[in-house]
Amino acid sequence: MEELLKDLKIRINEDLFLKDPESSKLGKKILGEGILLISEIGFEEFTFKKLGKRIGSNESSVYRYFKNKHIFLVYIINWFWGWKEFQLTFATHGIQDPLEKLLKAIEVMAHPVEEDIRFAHVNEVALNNIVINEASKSYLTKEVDQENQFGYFLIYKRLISRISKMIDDVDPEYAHPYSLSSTIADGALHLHFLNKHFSTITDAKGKCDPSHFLKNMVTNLLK
Amino acid sequence: MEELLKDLKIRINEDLFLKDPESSKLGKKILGEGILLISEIGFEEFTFKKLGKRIGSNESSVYRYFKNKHIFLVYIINWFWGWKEFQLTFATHGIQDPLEKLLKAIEVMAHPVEEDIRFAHVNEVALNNIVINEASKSYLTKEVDQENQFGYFLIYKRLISRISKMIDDVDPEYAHPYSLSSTIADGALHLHFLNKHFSTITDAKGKCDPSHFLKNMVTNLLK
DNA sequence: ATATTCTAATAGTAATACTATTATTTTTGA
DNA sequence: TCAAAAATAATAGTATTACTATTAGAATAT
Repeated sequence: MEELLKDLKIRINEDLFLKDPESSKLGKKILGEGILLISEIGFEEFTFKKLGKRIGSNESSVYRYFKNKHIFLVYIINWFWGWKEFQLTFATHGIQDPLEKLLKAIEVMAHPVEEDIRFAHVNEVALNNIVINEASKSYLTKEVDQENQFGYFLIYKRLISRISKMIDDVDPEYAHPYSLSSTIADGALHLHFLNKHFSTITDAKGKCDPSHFLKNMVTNLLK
Repeated sequence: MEELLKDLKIRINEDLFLKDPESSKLGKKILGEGILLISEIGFEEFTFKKLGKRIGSNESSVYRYFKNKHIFLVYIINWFWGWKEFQLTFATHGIQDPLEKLLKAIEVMAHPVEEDIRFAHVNEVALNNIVINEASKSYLTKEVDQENQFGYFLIYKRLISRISKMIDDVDPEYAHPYSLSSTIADGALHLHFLNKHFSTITDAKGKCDPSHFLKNMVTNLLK
């Protein structure tokens, strides 16, 4: 089983790169170090020049993999959601009871992320911090509709649909499965942020576990 | 009564401006046209140069009111939450039943915004669109903690606390009043965004009313 | 061994996000 | 009413960003 999982690759929309970063050493370095750099200095301060320097190469090399830094952000966030989808499928596979399955899915979505050794070149904890702090910048743009048509947000939307389907399996009468599903996904991220920065308006001062709140929510909302 | 409401002013943290924009004609124009310009072209494309040109003045005049465009964004979002807080207080004042009060609060938070003639220089509909599309950029920065200490997000946090208090008044046993409160506020914004741009993952295809979903949520969650 | 692809280095550009200075207009209050 | 003070406008300048273009050298594949 473990053998089967070696060398896994998250499949990303090919329009998001000029050259597949998973196809070369330099590309993997760009991914891995790019993620670390953004998580350290934030997306606004991040430039390809700084990334080039960090990987002992230069700006133009990075430009040959990604069109610009916005696309790079969209790419790594797609990677993250693809990885989450994989985890979710894996963790819930084989669970028969629909509610139990949904609750497990919520845990996958809301629990603090741990490193995944199966993807050596990506630091998932750093990437998770990027998703918490920068993900909304990837779609809160004037170009959303066009980029949405290009399929830039497909993996994310597929994940929301999957959870929505699980909600439907628990209670087909429930009228807002999609809204609840995105409340779980985005609410979890937002609550992580609030816990870290605006702790005066959080319940669990100190350690953060939105999954309690969210699991309580669905069990009370669904029949 | 109506007389009393004339010439209302939303009080904003004085660290957010160099010169109070509500204190002069030019200042009000900067506010009003700045809001329209950001809602038209988006925050990334927005510059003080463009705003100066639009108000028939120039860049340097705008810089004398606001330190930079980020602070300008923080200012107008504070204005928005101050205005919402005012509406909320007004709309729920006098309602005795705690649940009824909370449901009214949710309506104020989640219903699509309409123009408020009491504040002639601000287009609240445009401002609401900015809050939906740009608000998270005001706090998703590397400087959040410092700016939070300066009180840049006080009005927002006070609003979340108010709703949290209302939740507590309905059901003092409920364990997550703050999480639920911010789920209402931020969830409403996010659902508006999804409805407009990612409608395949929404329930109410077409017209958007997150207040149904949210009101159903609290009535089922609270005893 | 050579063709092809990949990577590095350099240079250049338009725009951004400002700052500084000076000139002109408007407001005010004695 | 008139001078001083404050507010606004205009111009110029700067460091940085987010790229593009070109060229040359290194690695790899056939």
